This record gives sequence, structure tokens and C-alpha cells, in this order.
Amino acid sequence: MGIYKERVTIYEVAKNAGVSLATVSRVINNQSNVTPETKRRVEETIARLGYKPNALAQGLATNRTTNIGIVIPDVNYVHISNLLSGMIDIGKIYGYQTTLFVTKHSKQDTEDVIAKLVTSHVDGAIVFDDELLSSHIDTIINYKIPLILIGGKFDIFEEKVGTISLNYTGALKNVITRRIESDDYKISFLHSTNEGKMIQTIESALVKDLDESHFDTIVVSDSYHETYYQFVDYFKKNKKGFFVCPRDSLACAISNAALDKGLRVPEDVEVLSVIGTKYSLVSRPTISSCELDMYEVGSIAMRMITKLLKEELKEKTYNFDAVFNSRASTKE
Amino acid sequence: MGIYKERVTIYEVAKNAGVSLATVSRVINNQSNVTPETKRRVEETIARLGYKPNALAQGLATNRTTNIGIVIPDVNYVHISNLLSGMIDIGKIYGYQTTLFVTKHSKQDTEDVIAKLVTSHVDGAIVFDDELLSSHIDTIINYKIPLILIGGKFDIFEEKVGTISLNYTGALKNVITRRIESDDYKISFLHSTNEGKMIQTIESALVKDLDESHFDTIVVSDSYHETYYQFVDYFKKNKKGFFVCPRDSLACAISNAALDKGLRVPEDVEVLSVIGTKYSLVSRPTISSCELDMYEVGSIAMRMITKLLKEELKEKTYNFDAVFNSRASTKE
DNA sequence: TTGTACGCGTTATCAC
DNA sequence: GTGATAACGCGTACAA
Repeated sequence: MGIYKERVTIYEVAKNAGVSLATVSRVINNQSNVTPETKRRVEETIARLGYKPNALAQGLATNRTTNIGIVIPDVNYVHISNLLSGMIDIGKIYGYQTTLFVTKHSKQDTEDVIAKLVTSHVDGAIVFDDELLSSHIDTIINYKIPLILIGGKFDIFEEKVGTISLNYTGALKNVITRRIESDDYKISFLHSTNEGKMIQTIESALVKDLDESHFDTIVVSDSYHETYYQFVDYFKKNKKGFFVCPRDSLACAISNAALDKGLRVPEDVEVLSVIGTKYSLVSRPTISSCELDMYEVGSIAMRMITKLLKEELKEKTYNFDAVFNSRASTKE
Repeated sequence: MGIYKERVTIYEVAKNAGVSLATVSRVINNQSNVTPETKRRVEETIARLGYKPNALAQGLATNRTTNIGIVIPDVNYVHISNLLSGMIDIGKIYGYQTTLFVTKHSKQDTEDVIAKLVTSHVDGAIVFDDELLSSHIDTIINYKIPLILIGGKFDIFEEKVGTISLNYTGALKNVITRRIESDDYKISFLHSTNEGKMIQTIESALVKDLDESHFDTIVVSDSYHETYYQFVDYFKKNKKGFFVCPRDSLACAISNAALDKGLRVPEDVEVLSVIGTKYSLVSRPTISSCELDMYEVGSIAMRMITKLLKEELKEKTYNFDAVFNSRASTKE
């Protein structure tokens, strides 16, 4: 059954070159015990027949696939494609392919996704998906898949697990508390669908010491468009506000809605974003936001997993602190 | 050698359930000839032992991997992550995993990337990478990998190849020619590094009938930042211009540079973009650009490849026409 | 240096 | 309905 493919196998190469399988295999894997002459002959026939090894068979025989599984909730966010980009670049250097396991914010099929990760026999996995439950993580660990976790705080100390903590709270803490003390109107925290635990944790940390009268909560969708129109409506009645958004494109939605309703940013409406990307810079006024070089996070993650695979990972924990860049969308 | 893994195999499941391999395999693959009782017993032991099939071995035996290879020049563009997102969503529905093959605008290792695609034994491939040479495409076809090509125009009519043409020229043609007739200053086409053949083809089509005195060319990097600063400098001397950009974030760079140098958009400086994404909407003024729903393109591509794999693809060619959305960054 | 033979985990074709 | 057994393509001890 299956799809028809007439691939040249190592066996045919051997026959054509007048040697045995083993010798061809040795040539492929650059092993030393081969006469230059036979090596040349084998390489010539490989080129002539257009032979390419079958990675499945190799993986089955060696128990290595040179494949890294990447678990993310979505590819369609700028900070995530930045991250992915860093992983891919570094993975390429070390000869690793990347297979995507996207959970799409769906708790339903997350287990299926993890199951596929396990069956796919990747050499290791990198998880940037704070919507995963710890039971999912445990599954990965139980199957002894070397793992790098990227996210908030971690208290995991497994043999084959490295962690990268992204800390946004520190950068925001000062701004928010100064804001509380200096003014009278409330801080509004935007809650979007799909936002994950990290944003929630950040917000909890920020409002922990605050009186409830100082802040409130606005639920928005995860879409620029919908949020924009929601706030066009909002600003028909409300003429002021200080908004903390999970992502900067939502902050742009608010800022643009305010401007388009004739309000001034930041004089009337102030906006800032937790996760800052290129949108913060492209927007006019520019958006105050916390920045973290996600490309670098991705690079580091991929580097960590390669070291982990060689049992050479010394520092199993990495911390990244976001920096808050005060821009034109806030008064200070 | 290789990484240590102690995975449960089908053999151990068989032993524990008191049946043979064959029966376990039948249960896994939902085949009918199994007594409900034994089926239950096998499933119970599978759950108890935490058995997960080895996709490598399955792939080797069936010659199918449920993996689709995706060849792109980069993940770090919004229109590409849109595309990818569509592919992934639909792939998920059909049970396909996606493995990324990113060429990173590097002609050097593109051959290596294609080689990896071949060795990885994906069931099919989707290519959105107009920096690939036709020799690379031929390689994929020669290895009989079912293929969907996304890009400009195609004249490929292979058995196992579907194509999706993205047409931007039609949408731009009118705007550009009207612009030529109505005004006296030149149109400047931005050439960025990494832009690929498509943009070049579009530009060629646009300027084909034009006198050279009507347009010129400005070389920019592929980065928002660098382009922004380049044009901040540019606008110290030049106070006017009509700029056609390959991507909208570069258009934003010009628009923002103009605004920040005290010029007016679109009164003094007009900007439009070929490929339009969310940046066109977020930017103020909004950017006139050609839009194409890349998420849908990705969905269609994935749907096409699944049909191709089932030999059910009737329409092997698809055309998408971009629409030009005139916005605030141009006068009309 | 080179070849033989077995194992990797699964599916599939036979028998029974 | 179920169980041996031969593929699938490759790596690798071991023998020669």
C-alpha cells in the first residue's frame, strides 16, 4: 500500500559500486575505514544514481532523527515567529530539522498533539506554550524526551530538562505602581482570549498589592480588528483611560481607535503593552512596551537543546528580563 | 549508540496482553478482525504501559509519514506566518504534521535543504519560495514527492504537482499607470535584499510599457529599522516622492520617516505596498496595499496536497488575485 | 579494509 | 480471529 515511490536504496548503490551495504554506509557516515579509491567509487555511484538516504530507516537504526519538535500555541504572532526564526537558524547550524506541533489554543487536542510529539521520535523538544498543563509536560518528560521549557517561572529540576524564564513583571512593576500613585483614574487590564497563563501571572503579580478600586478588567478578543471596533465604541462614552494590553497589536488597536475618535494619545488615553514587537515601533504614536529579544530566546533554546543532547548542558536555567521602553503612548 | 530511550514497543504490549504482534497492530490500526474482548484487553495494556507507536517504523513499513514538508525562505514575515498558519490548521484536520524547511535566502545551502526534504520522506511538500531555482523544483519532482507550488506564474504540468498563482500585477497595474499619467515626479521602486523573483516579475510587468524617465529604483535593506533611518536621511534633501514597496512594513518605514521629518503623507510623500498585511492597517496613515488572504492560500495549499495524495485533485491550478486597497498613504 | 548477519519497530501476507 | 514471518532501509558488531 502507500504512496508509490521508487527510491534508490543503499542496496542498489552497493550493487552498482561492487561493494557491500556496509561499505556504502561507511561512506555515507564519513567513517575512516574506507580506501580512498572505493570511497570515490561509491560516491560516484551515489551521485550517478541520485541516492539519498532514508531518514526514517536511519532514525530507526540509530535512534536519532536530527529532528527537534517545537510546541507553540500559534505561529501567527510576531513574537512567536521571531522565536521560531531564532530556533531555526541555530538548528540549521547544528543540522537539526524542526517539526511544528501547534496546539492552536485548543485544550481539546493538546493531548493529541503531545502524543504526536512522542510518536514522532524527535531527538528533543522545545516548548513555548503556557497553555500546556503540567500533565502534558510530565508526559513529555516521562517519555524521556530532552526538553527545553520557555515561559514564566519554573520549578522543574529534571535530568533532561532545561528552562528559560521570561520575566516581564520586573519591567512593568515600576511603571504600574508609579502610575497608581500619580493619578486618579483606573488602570484597565485587557484580557484577551488565548492569552495563556503567563499574562495572567504577570497581572496577578502587578495587582497583588493594589486595592481593587485602582484597576478593572476589559475582555477583548485576540483580534486587532475586533478590538479596534470594540474601542471605537468604547470611546464614544469614555474619553479617558490607561490600558495595559497583553500584546502590542492590541495596544495599537486601542491607540488607533482613540485617535480615530478624536482623542489624544497619550494626553487622554494612555496605552502600554506587555509583549512588545515591531508593531510598537511602527505605530504612531509609538507604543510603550516591554521588550525581549525573542529571536535570541529562540537561539538560546535551540543551543540549549543541542547541548542537552550531547549531555553538555551546564547551565540548565536561563533568565531573560524584559526591559520597559517608555514611548509616546504613555505620559512617562 | 544514540540517545537513551526506553520506549515500550509493540512486542511488549503483545507479550503483556497475551497476544501476538499482529493483533496489537490490528488494534492500533482499527482493523475489524479482532474480537471485542481481545481488543479491549489490548487497549487496556496499551494504556497501562503507555505505549505509543514509533512513527519512524510505521513510516518505514507503510511508506507514509503523515508529514508534509514546507519550504519557505523565512518564517519571520507576517504574510508567511499567515500562510503557515493556514497550512497548519488544515493539516491538523487531515492528520498531517508539518516539517519546516527554511532556506533563509541562502542560495548556498538551498540544495542541502532540498536534500533534507528528500531524505526526510515527507508525504508531500508545499513550496512558497520564489528564490528556489527550477533545478531545485526539478529535484523534488524527480524524487516523486507530491508538490504544491505557490508563487507567481507557472508552466509546470507534472502529474503530481499542483500550483497556486498569486497575481499582484493586475491590482497594481491600474494604480501605477494612472499615477504615471497624472503627475510629473517619478515613481520609485524599492528593491530590497531578499525580495525574490516575484517582486521583480511584478515590477518588470509594471514598467514594461513605461518610459524609463518615469521611474527609478532605490535599494534598501530588508529591515524596517534600516530603511527607516535611510529615509530619514533621504528626506533631508528630498521633499517629495511616490514609493512602491515590496512589503508594507517597509512602506511604514518610509511613511514614518516622512512624518518624522515634518513631511505630509500623502500630500508630499505617497507610499504603497505590494504585499499588504496587518501593518497596513495598524499604521497611521493607513498604507495603500495589495491584499491577498495568505491564510486562505495556505489552507487551499494544504487541502490541495491532501487531495493530491489521495489522487483526487481535479483542479491542479489555482489563481488568487490580490485586490488593491486604496488607503490614506496615497492620494487616490 | 571489507563483507556478513542481525536488529531497529512496525505493517502486511500468508497460513492456521 | 489469530499467529508466524517476511519485508521496509539502514547501522553496526563481528568475522574474515
